[in-house]
Amino acid sequence: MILPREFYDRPTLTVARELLGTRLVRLLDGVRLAGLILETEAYIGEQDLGCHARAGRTPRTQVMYGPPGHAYVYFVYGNHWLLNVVTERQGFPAAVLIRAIWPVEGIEAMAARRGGRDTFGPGKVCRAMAIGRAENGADLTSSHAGVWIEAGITIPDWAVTVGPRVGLYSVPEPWKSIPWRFRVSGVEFQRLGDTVRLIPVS
DNA sequence: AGCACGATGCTCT
DNA sequence: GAGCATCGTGCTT
Repeated sequence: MILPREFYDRPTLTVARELLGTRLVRLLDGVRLAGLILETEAYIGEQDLGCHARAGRTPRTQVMYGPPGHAYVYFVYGNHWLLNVVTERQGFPAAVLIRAIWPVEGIEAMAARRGGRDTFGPGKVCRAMAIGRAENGADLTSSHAGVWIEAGITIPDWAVTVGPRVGLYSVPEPWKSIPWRFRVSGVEFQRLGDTVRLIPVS
């Protein structure tokens, strides 16, 4: 089931938490690539000095001001594309950064794209799934753009670690340390065909 | 295992 | 022209 727009039209922290365990899907040359989302970060509004929208509405940030459920994809450090999903009502700029996935489908195709490296890191997620400039603004609630998010497995609260967002080197407090990063931890996954089972790690 | 740093190009002032 | 929501390498412990 593709997550509907109502899923994203909620408080960003709720969306960031509930995106853990969902399935990010990419249809590329007829091949399905997919991975469970294992790490997210929330960026919420113009007041959040870690959020790109702190500078207001610009050509770059305008997607964040649009309707929820669309992709906000941008370029950093001269090398990397990063994927976010827009949240909350139209007109309020907020998004969730997808920082890590656990590959489930199209594993070989993704491994080839990323040179055999892992998919922990927002730049590597986009590299593995061939997400870039063309996907900025794409509607993630339909399959038309070849990128969407489906319901996945439920991650229990005991398997979620919350902490400060990464890489906000020069952002002032409290935004630098506010615990808006969500990670799946303390579990392993087992593939059963194209489905996945969660296993606690002792 | 952890830290430092350079690459690289887009975005906004 | 400065500043990045990063990554990989190469060095130190």
